[in-house]
This record gives sequence, structure tokens and C-alpha cells, in this order.
Amino acid sequence: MSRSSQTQVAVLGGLSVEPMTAYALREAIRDVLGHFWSESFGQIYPTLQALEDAGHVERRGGARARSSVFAITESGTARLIELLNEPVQESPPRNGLLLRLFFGRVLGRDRCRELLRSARDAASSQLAEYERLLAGLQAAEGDTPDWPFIRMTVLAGIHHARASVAWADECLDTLQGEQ
Amino acid sequence: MSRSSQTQVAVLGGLSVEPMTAYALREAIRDVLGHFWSESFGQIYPTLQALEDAGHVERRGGARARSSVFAITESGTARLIELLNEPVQESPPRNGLLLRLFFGRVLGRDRCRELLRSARDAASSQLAEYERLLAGLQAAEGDTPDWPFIRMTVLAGIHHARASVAWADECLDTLQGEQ
DNA sequence: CTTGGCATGTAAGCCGTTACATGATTGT
DNA sequence: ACAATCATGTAACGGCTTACATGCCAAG
Repeated sequence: MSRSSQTQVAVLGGLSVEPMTAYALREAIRDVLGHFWSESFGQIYPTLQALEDAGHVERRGGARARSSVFAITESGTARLIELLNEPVQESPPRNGLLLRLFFGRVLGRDRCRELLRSARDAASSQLAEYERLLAGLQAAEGDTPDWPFIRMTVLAGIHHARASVAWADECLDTLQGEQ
Repeated sequence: MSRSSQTQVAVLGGLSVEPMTAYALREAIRDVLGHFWSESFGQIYPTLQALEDAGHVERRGGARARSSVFAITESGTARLIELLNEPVQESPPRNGLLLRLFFGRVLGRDRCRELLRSARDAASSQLAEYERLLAGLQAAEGDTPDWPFIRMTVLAGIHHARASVAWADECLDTLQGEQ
């Protein structure tokens, strides 16, 4: 599954919740999927265009009028289901923090401690943010059929943030006091 | 810090351990950094060339002879330290599994369960692999100055794999029995 | 009447993967 | 001899980000 078809998932999925303008879609992707997904601005418009050409979305309102709203069509829904069923393909790992720590001998223990502390702090505040988000979303969406699925994505963030905090603490322990 | 300078980190860091051929470097990056970093084939050669032009590495053996070994120079070591000290820049998140689960209402509960089970299995076997790796590396590298840092990178894998297993289990619980 | 936010796109350019092309060496 | 592996590159293509370009509308 190429990157562009994953963009189609985000776009069709967004429109499957409700019809909206390209601009609103862009904001929705950033604000709602932002924890685990990103699409750059320059991808969304061409993808919408391609989906319109293929008949998977339709444009309501003049072609260049302000606020032309896109809606998913029946064939678009079928396409979305098809794409969702394609195998998940992971992108190659590229963790800049671990790359630096791996060469910690060269970087120096002190600087490694700094990196770990800031990673710990970042994960810790992210954890707090996810927990707030979970409570907020439960209040807002707790009754919708989407809720159990939305909850999973936030839970993933919580679990990973906790793991990052525990990992950084353990690493800081091993670097403590030595040298 | 652009991607290409992160490639330079991997290349210079690899050569800081010991001089080697481009081919060996490629394998080292894949096998040793593979858990958290990847470089494609077509990046390593041009990067080595650029580093040679800049005087950060030197080529020992004929320009096109077999087994021309690259070694890091003094200025290369300085450059590596400089690069390691640049701020870590995260790549934008793109988690295909969460993207699918988010639209779980469309994908269907059964298929979501399958995705979660296979994610759980993958994380679980990865966890076992990391634990084996940790033991193996401790035996092989336990006495070197690099060991504490190598250990951190494997620990990160262990913590995250455990988090993934716990998360998937929790999600499967919430999907169980309903509907 | 002007600032800021809504809205829609295009284009340049980097980054990176993959496929292709070539040949040497080593083991069988 | 031949296959596998070591070894070194190039080039095309695609994905994605960023910067640019344009204009409407509402509020102050």
C-alpha cells in the first residue's frame, strides 16, 4: 500500500464522518488524527481532486466557489473499505533519539543525560495531555459508535508515553553517579 | 537537522567504531541499528562520497579497487560530535494500524480484532527477540564502553514492545463479546 | 479599511527507495 | 566452471514538504 493510498484513507475516512471543505478536512486530520497520523497540506488537495475524478467523492457547490463541500459517494465508501482492508505497512524506523544515544560514548554521558531527561519530560507531559484528551473525548463522543475506536487510538498514546517515561527513568538510573 | 545529516550521523558513527568498506557499513547499519534506524542502499554511497570530499572520512586502498576501506578522520570526529549535538527532530507520526482502527466503525469489529491480534503477536515475538538480543549483546559487549548505550537502545525496544502487548490486550478486552 | 482567518490551489525541490548495471572473489 | 556473495556505484522515479500565489469574507 503506497503512501498515497494511505492519504486516501485519511481523506475518505474523514469525509465518511461528515462532508466538509478541503480546508476543514485538513484541520480535522491535523487535530483529530494528529496523534498518530499526518498529512501535509500539499497532499490533500491533489488527493481530493484524484478522488473526485474517480467518482469517490463529489463536490457540492461551484467548482471554485467558496466553501465547496466534499462528500463521500457510495463508490468512495466501497473504496475506503477496500483500502482499510489492505495490509498495514510500517514505515522504516528512524528514531533520532536512539541514534544519538547509541553513539553516547562519542556524545558524552552528560549530554546523554540531558537528552534522556528531556525525552522523559516530553513523554510525561504528553501522557498528561492524552489523559485529558481521553476524558474530554469520552464526554463528547462517549455515546457515538466511533467512541470505542477513537478510544483505542488515544490508549495507544497513553501506553507508549508511559513506556517512554519508564524507559527514560531506567536509563537515567544506569547513567547515574557513574563517571 | 535534515535527513541527510542524520545519514551522516549513522555513517560517521559506524566508522567511529571501526574503519570498514561501504558494503560492510551498509550491513552494520542494517544489522546493528536496524531496530531503530534505517538507511537505504542508495544513500550510503553518495554520503560517503560527500564526506570524503569534505575530508571527514578517508579512503584507504585504490579508488576503485576492491575493499577500499573508509576511516573517520579527526575533522570527521568533530563533525560527528557536532551533528550528535544538534536537536533531535522527530519525523511526523504515521501509524497505519491506528489509522485503520480509528475508522473501525467502517472497517468492522471483526477485522479490528484481527488487526489487534496480529499486532499483539508481532509485538510479543519482537519482545522475545529483544530479550534474546539483550542477553547476547551483554555477553559480547558487556565490557566495552559502548555497552551502556547499546543497552539503552535495546531497552527502548523492550519497553515499547511490552506497551504494545498491554495496549492490544486492553483493546481486545473492550471489543470482546460486544455486538 | 485593514487585519486575520477561511479557502484553494500550484510548483519547486529535496529526500529516499528501488531497480539497474557491473565486476571481483571465493568456495564447491 | 559456476554459484553465491562481496563490492561499488548510477539513475529514474515517486513521495512529501514547503513556499509561493491568490482571493474572499467578517470583525473591529
